[in-house]
This record gives sequence, structure tokens and C-alpha cells, in this order.
Amino acid sequence: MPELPEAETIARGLRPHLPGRRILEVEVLRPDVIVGSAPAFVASLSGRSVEGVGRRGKNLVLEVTGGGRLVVNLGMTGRLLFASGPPSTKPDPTHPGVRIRTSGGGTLWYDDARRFGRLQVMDTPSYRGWSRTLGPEPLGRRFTAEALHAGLAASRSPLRSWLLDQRKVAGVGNIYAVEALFLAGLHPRRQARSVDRTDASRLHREVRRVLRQAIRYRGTTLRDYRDASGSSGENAPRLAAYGREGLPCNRCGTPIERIVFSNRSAFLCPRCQPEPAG
DNA sequence: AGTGTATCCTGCAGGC
DNA sequence: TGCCTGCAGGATACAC
Repeated sequence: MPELPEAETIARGLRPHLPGRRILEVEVLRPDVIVGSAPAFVASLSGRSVEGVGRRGKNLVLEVTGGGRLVVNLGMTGRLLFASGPPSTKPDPTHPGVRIRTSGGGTLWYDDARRFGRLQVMDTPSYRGWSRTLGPEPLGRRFTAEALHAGLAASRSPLRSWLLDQRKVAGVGNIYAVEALFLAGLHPRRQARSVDRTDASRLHREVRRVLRQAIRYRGTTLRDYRDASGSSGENAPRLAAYGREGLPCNRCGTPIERIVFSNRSAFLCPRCQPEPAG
């Protein structure tokens, strides 16, 4: 579910509320969402204060006193909901996994219907090690058209697979990969290293454009995504290709096609994104 | 190195 | 109404 724009929207929603609050109580209702043991998780957070709210790729990162970081990967249906009042205050979780009570009467919920998401507390060295396994932030300075071109040139993967690989770029998921490739006029299955400088530059621009637009509209809600206050995102109507099988391409009118590879759907305009040869 | 497949799990939409 | 199938924004492990 949540990709970079959704994680960023959640981070922005938590930031005015969490920093400065003390963690009074941590209750793990669904131990399978915790990496490591639940009691260790509880112990590493209890009594600490939240110092900051950040994001790395699709992951939320809550910094706590003592150098620990709570890293949250939302999987497909994970949510972080903050209620300024006690549990039972809105927003209500539908599938509560973890409940964190804070000073000032706040409650932070981890909510996840499918429980593909994971929560993990990392100390500073392990956080740095983990972060190094991820590629650059696509909206950051290190992600340049030249760097993208060089990365693509080193890979025989299809473009969509390359974009979904978090080790290459951190934060792009299926929706925004499909959207960026549509806007750049590149077939999702095209081999990465076949992309020349001009097309890499176009893809670079469209990846960033698509992510920025989605942040501006507070994320894409297809069904499950909610921000920290429980609200849906508004970006779904802006999707040009994803989920639009059979509908006319908004550029040339050709029906959008759906293909499946690597067990995931991709959507494309067969005219604007010509099939790679072979 | 890269791909297909399976796995984790639940909910919903559509067909009958 | 109920049953069945397919599908879903992610990540990872496996065999080939």
C-alpha cells in the first residue's frame, strides 16, 4: 500500500503532535508485526520520549531519547493513527496491532488488517546499517538524472522491477513506478540498461513529479490507506495509468492495458509506451 | 544476475 | 444470501 508519498504524509501528520511526548505504555496486541521479541520491543520504548518523526523510503522513523529509533514499514495495509485523546478517541483502529499511550493523553496506534507491516526498534549503528542497504531518496540531492542513468545502465532488469527495488531507489512502489513509466513513455518491461541518457532524464523527472504530486494530494487511497488522522488521500483521481485497464489513455485515447510480471500488475498505454523489441 | 513462484494475512468485488 | 475465485499499495526466500 503505502509508498513514499503516503509515508511522508503520515510523517507530516505526526510531526506536530509526537515530539516531546513521553511513552507511558506500549501494548503489543499482535506480536507477529514486531521484529524481534515483543517484550524487548516494549522495554526499549517504555519511558522514552519521542524526539523526532522522520521517514526513510517508505518507512516511518520515530526517534526516541537514548538514540533508539522505531522504524515502521507499513506493508500493504499498515496505518499509524494518532488520537490526541485516550484509546477510544478517534481515529479508531480497525485492526489494532500496537498501542502506544503517551503523555498528554495521546494514543498512537499501529493498525494493519493484513499484518504484512513490521515494527522494529534499532539502535544507532543498526539503523545506519539498515539505511545504507536502501538506495537514495528519490526527492533528495543524491538522486540525479546522471545517477539514475548509471544505475539503469548496470542492470538487465525490467524498468518496473528496477524502480521497485528499494536498494536502487528508496520509496517507489508499484503505483508510482507504473505512473512514472507511463508519463516518461517507457514500457514497464523494457530492460533498464537499454535506456539512454535522454530517457533516463525523462524518467528521473517523472518519478519526482509523480511523487511530489502525490504528496501534495496527501497520498493515494485505493482502499486502505489513511493518514495519521485517519483521513483518505486525494491523489487517486490523478492516476493516469494505474488501475485504468480498458480506459482511454489520456494522451492518445488508446485503451490502457494491464500486464502481469513478477506477480504484479502493471498498466500501460501500448501506443505511448511501445513494447521493447524481443 | 534475474525471473517465476510461493509465502506471510485479510477483506472485498464480482460471478454464479 | 452464500460460495468461490481473483485481486490488492510490500518484502523476502527459494529453485532454476
